[in-house]
Amino acid sequence: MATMKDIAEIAGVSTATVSHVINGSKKLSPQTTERVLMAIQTANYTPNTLAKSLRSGQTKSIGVLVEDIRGLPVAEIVGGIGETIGKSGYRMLLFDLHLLEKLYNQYEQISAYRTRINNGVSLLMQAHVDGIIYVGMHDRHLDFLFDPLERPLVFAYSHGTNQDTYVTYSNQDSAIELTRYLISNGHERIAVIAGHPHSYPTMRRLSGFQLALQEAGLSVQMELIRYGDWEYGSGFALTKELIQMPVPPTAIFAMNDLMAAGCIHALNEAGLSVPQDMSVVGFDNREIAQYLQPPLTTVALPTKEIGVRAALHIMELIANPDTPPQREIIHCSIVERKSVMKK
Amino acid sequence: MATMKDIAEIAGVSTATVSHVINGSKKLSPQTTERVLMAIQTANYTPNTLAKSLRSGQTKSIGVLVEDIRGLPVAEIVGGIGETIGKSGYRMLLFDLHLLEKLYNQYEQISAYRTRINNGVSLLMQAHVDGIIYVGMHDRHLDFLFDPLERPLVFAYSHGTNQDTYVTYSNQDSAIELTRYLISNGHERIAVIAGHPHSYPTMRRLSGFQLALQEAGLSVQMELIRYGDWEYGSGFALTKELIQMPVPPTAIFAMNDLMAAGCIHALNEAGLSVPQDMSVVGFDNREIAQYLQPPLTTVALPTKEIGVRAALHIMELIANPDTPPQREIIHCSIVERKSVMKK
DNA sequence: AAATGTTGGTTAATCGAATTACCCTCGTTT
DNA sequence: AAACGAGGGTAATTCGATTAACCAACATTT
Repeated sequence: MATMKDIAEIAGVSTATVSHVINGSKKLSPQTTERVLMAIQTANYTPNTLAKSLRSGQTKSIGVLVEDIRGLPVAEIVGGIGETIGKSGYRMLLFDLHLLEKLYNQYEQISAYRTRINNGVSLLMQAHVDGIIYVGMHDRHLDFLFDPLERPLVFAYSHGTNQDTYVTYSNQDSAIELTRYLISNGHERIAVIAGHPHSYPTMRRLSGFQLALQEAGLSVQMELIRYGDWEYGSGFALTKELIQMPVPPTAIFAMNDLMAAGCIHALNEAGLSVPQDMSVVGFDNREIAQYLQPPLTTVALPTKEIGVRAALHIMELIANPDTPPQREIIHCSIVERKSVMKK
Repeated sequence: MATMKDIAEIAGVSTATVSHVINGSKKLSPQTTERVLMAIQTANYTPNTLAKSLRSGQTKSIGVLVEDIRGLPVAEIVGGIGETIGKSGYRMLLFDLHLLEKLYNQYEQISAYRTRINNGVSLLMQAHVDGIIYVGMHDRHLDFLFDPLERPLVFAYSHGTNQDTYVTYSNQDSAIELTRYLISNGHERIAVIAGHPHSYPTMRRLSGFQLALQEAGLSVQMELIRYGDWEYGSGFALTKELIQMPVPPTAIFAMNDLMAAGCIHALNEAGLSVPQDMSVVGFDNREIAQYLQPPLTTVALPTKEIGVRAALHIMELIANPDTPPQREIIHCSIVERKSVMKK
C-alpha cells in the first residue's frame, strides 16, 4: 500500500503538502496541487484510515447495538441505517445482543440486559465509534443502562430516556386510524385482541382504539376487550371465545399480525368467512399478513424510515454534539387488503 | 482516557514494560507485573485499539458483506457470525449491498452487482478488516467479482469460487431425504412445484427428488414436474393445474414455503383438505410454515450454523493464511409438522 | 579473574497521517 | 531603503501503542 510519504516523494513535495492537497486545509498553487493529484492517481493512493483516526479521534464509524438482528423490524431498521450513513461515508459496526436467544424470568432478564449491553457498549467504545444507535425491538425503557456514555446516542424503534434522542412510530395514532377505518365501514361492535395487558404497545394501541370509539360517539364495551400474549395461539383461542358471545362483534382488531392469523384460522375453522361474516385487522404488516386467506388489512410499521431518521440524527449529533434531544414519532400507514368488509 | 504513558508513570516503569505486561511478550518480575496491573486497575485503562491496529496491521475486525440484510436467511447467518467472532474478540463491520432494493434486468443486475460489491469491498478494505465474509442469498457464482482481493475471504450460503472457502447447505441431499420421507409414508405419485427452471437450487433439489424416486424403484413422471418462480402465486396456480389432472398426485413437493403456502390455499379453495386428500411439503422453514393450516412439514435451513462455520473459517484463515480452501456443506433437517398424511 | 549467561528492565524507532509553527520569497507600502 | 504582508511550502511534533536493540547487574562457568 502506498503511503503519504510515497506520494510526497513522487510529487517532489513534503508530506504536509500532500495532506493539504487532500484536505484542502491550505491554499496551494495550481501546479503543486496538480502534481500531487497526479501522484495520487498513479500510485493509486488511499489514505490510511487508522492513522487518520488515531490522529483525529474520529473513526467515521457508527456503532449499531441491536437487541437481536433476527427480530423482525430489526433487519429493516439496520438496512435503513446502513444506507443512510453509507452515503455520508460512515461505516457500521454491528453488535448483536442476542436477546432472543433464551427466555429469562423478569429478574434474570434485566440482569442479562445489563451485562450484555455493557459488553456491547464497551466493545463499541473501544472501537472508537463516533456515535451509537440502539435498536430495540420492544417498547422498553432502558434509561439506567446508558448512564455515563460520553458519545452521541440515539434510540431507534424503542423509546429512549428523556435526555436522549429517539425515533419511534405512533402506536396510538395508528390505532385511532385503524379503528376509524373500521367504523367508517359500518362497524360499531368491534372486539380487540390485545397483547400483554400492561405492555406499552398494548396500552397505547388500546387508548387509540378507545379514543376513536368515543370520537364516533360509540361506547367502549369491556367484554369485547381480551388480552393475549402476542402469539398465534392466543389469537386463536380468544377468537373462539369471542364468536361464542351472545352478541358477537362484527369486527376484530388484533394487535399484531400473528394473533390476527390465529384469529382468521379460528374463524375459518368455525365456518365463518372473512370478511363476509367477520372483519379482521392486524398490526405490524409482517410477511404473513399478505399470505393469509384473505390477505390481511394491517398497519405497516415505518421500519426503514425509522432507521433512516435515526441515522440522520446520530450524524447530526456527531457534527454538533450540542443539538438538543429530539423525539421523533413516525406515522404508520394502513395497508388495505381484503380482510375488512367494505361498506 | 488514560494512555499507556499514564500507566507507566503511575507504576513507575517505562511504557515498554506496560506493553509487555499486557501482552505477556516478555518475562517480568512478579512485583513489577503487580504494580502495572494495579495501575491499570486504578486508572481504568484500556488500550487504544486504533494505535494498536496502526502498529500491528491487525484490526480484529471482520467485514461482512451481505446482499441484503432483509433477505430471510441473511439476518440469521449474520447473527451466527456475530456470536462466533465476538467470542474471539472480533468486531463486525456490516456492509449491505441492498440488492433487494430494485429489480434489474439480467444485464443491469450484473453491472449493479459489480459496482456495489466493489464499493463494499473497498470500503471494508479501507477499514482494514482482517477478513471478509460474503453472505449471498442465492446460489450464485461470483468468481469474477473478487479478483485480486489480498485478504482472507469466505462465502456463506452462496457458493464461492473454487479457490475460495465456502459454507453452504445441502440442496440435493435435503431433497432426497424429503422425498424419501414422502415415499416412506406411502406416496408413489409425487408432484413437484419447482423454482425457476434453470436456477441452481431448482436443479439440485430436482435431481435429489429424482434420485430418491429411482432408489425406490419409482419412475419419474415429467408431467408431474412444474416450474414456478418461487412466489406464492405460482404455487397457487400450479396446484390448480395439478389437481385437474386425470390422475392427480397424492403428494406435492413445493420447492419453497411460499409456493407451498399458495399450494395449500389452492387446495383449501378446491375443497381438498391437507393432509387427508393431499400431502404437501415445502422447503426453507420460513416463519409462515408454522402458521399455515395445517402447519407445514418442511426443510429447515441451517442458517445460524452456516454463519458460525463461516466465522470459524475466516478466523482460521486470518490466523493461518495458507490454510487450503474448504468446501463445507451443512446438512439440513426435516421439520415434521402436519401437512403429510402418515402411513 | 575473565568470560559468559541470565534476569529484568529501558530507549528509541516505527506505524501513517494531521497540524502547528516557522521560513523563504516576492510584491507592496511608507 | 526599510518595513510589512501575503502566498506557498516545509520541518517537526503528535496521536498511542509495539518491538528490536541495548544495557546494567548479578550469577555461573572455565
